[in-house]
Amino acid sequence: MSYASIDALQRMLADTVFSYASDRKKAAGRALGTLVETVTFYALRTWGLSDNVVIERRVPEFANPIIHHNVEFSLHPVRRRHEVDVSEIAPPVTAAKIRRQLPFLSGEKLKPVQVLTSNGIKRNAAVLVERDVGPVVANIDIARDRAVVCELATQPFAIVECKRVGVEEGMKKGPQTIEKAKQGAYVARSVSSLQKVRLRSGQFHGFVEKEDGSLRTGPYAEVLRELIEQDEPTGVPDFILTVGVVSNHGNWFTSDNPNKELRVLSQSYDWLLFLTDAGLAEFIDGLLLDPPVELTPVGDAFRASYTGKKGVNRFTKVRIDARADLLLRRWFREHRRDVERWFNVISPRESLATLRADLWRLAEKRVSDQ
DNA sequence: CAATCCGTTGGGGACATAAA
DNA sequence: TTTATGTCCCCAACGGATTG
Repeated sequence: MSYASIDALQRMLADTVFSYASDRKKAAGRALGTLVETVTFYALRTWGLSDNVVIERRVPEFANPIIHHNVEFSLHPVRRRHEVDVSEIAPPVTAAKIRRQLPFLSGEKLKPVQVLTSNGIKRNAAVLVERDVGPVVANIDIARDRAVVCELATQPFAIVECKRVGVEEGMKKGPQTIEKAKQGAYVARSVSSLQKVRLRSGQFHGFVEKEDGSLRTGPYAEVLRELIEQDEPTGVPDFILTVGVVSNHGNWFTSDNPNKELRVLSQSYDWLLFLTDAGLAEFIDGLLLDPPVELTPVGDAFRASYTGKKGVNRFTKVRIDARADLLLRRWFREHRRDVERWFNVISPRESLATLRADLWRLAEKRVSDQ
């Protein structure tokens, strides 16, 4: 099955999965936003960044910690990595139970977090402990009966934000969407030590204060490249690569036909990706609504999440059915090339492979940090 | 008419408390 | 120790109302 547009898909979802809601189109739209986040999250994981990701955490503005912003995903250097055998742990798998195998956590004040609940819901990037040097994060892998526990650095090297940006059905122009775009743009432009300044030519210049107080300026792309490639880990502190992921919600623009919202975002994030209508539809139809038999637990988890009852969602970026998580990870890994085609790069004029390489380079070079 | 403001619905997280 | 519940806060999507 294929859909002419995301609008058609949203209408269909509103009439089926969300028929219980008082405003079912709104509920369907809300859920589409959750799915964009899910696709992005699993794409990051197939890129080998599972250990680095934390979800919905506060990131301070650069040199202005009075103001911070919740960001969808932030990617942090791994200071130390541990693996724990959880085969002997009876669910729920909690921070307290994991600690028994991790002496370095003794004496720490644990969060009351369940990494795996007794009804089979996995918590992605569960924060076990919050320490001055950074969070300790756990991810359980039910296929291997292991939990990977990573001590992360406080300062992220990259952030990823997901947004659906467009107009309502039947409207010619979206009123609230430009505000959302500007909010995202504000965050993107205030968290990193690398500042973006417009010159009279219309080009962007990069501006960054190095650790010794000297300034490095130059064409933005050039300075950005230099910061990513540089070898000394602490040459420029607090540099954060910013990545935005947007999707359509009206049959109204494409990545080749940008409107104002898209322009605002693409000049604000270092990278702006566009999750295509076709990609999102392929995910929803092929994995959730009409999945092959081996993926039925995925669709089941999705539908079980939207019943009108509170507290039963098992299909979000944070809490997901453990079996569905396993199948999604496998599917995304096996279909990595297809998934990468779901994303168009809006800016810069580079390939997705470059972004992946850059994220890897940033992740690795700061591992030894501290 | 675009831009802005704001209310409603839905989803979620942190944290505290109490009962099982 | 686990589970359920409640409070407070934040964010996203949608769409009506207002403004200039």
